[in-house]
Amino acid sequence: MEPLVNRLRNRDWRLTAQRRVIAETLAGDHVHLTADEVYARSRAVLPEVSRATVYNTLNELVGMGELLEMTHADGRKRYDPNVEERHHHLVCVSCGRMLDVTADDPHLPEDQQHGFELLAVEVTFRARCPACVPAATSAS
Amino acid sequence: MEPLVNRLRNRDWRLTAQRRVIAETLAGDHVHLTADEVYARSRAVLPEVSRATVYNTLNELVGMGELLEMTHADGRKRYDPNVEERHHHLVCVSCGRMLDVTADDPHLPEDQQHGFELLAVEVTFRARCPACVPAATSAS
DNA sequence: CAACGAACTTAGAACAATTCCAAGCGTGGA
DNA sequence: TCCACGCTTGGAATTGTTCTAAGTTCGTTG
Repeated sequence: MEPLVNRLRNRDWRLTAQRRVIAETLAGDHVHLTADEVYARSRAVLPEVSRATVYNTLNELVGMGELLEMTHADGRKRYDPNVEERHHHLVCVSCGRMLDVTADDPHLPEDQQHGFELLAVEVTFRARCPACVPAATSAS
Repeated sequence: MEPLVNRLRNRDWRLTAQRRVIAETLAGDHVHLTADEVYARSRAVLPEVSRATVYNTLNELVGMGELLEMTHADGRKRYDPNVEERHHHLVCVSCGRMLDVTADDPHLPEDQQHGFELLAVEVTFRARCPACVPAATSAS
């Protein structure tokens, strides 16, 4: 998939130094950073980036459809640059690690739609990752 | 389904006045209140309930498995007393109204499991509810 | 090439949801 | 009855996010 920052070059959108650095932290697969992680990584490259710009930029990218925003159980939002392939998420309940997976979308029967106009389906598989399985087994 | 407060009577758990009032706000189907809504409704019945007790009680009930906690896109947690029937959620993207629905669980193919030990599947259907469809249509 | 305005960025204040804390209260078992 | 423990309280603290007012940068126009 085309990295986020490349997709942005083809947009009518001012790609300032700050925005470019922020977009570059969101490259690759299985990337689901929190705003604060994006901030930390951006500062490592360009120390004068401000937290407000990180939030502004992330929110704009979500609005432009270039990032997916999801809300984790811990209350922090995470950002996923993989907007091109339909996918769902596999999340470790212990450490929070999150992977993109593909699976069939579930179907909502007509008699369950309550007159709603369906727009999207989100699926989260809750699981324990290989690193966390041993700890959980010995604890119980 | 047995109301939450009844289920709690059969538990080895001190059912104080505050806890009972809090549990009683979480009765019925399609109930997905935020902590603050629980607090407001509890105070209407028992004005000296404190916010801390609401949070403590909700967290304990989640730990006991008597409530499901979910995190909404707005960052607030919501609490669902329907822990007996497996169900998924149908959420209005405009007004946030949320209904319980039943649908088949999607299946995660073996080659997508990445060695994780699956525990649960959560499905959220994003949609527009009948009340919000007209507004969205005229706005676009 | 200078001046201007719009858009962008900044630091810090403000805000909202939630958790923490120290102190007081109530209740069941000795 | 008394004590200890668990529950509750109000307020302070924490955390994630948004707002604000002022400063900076960039593209455009003259």
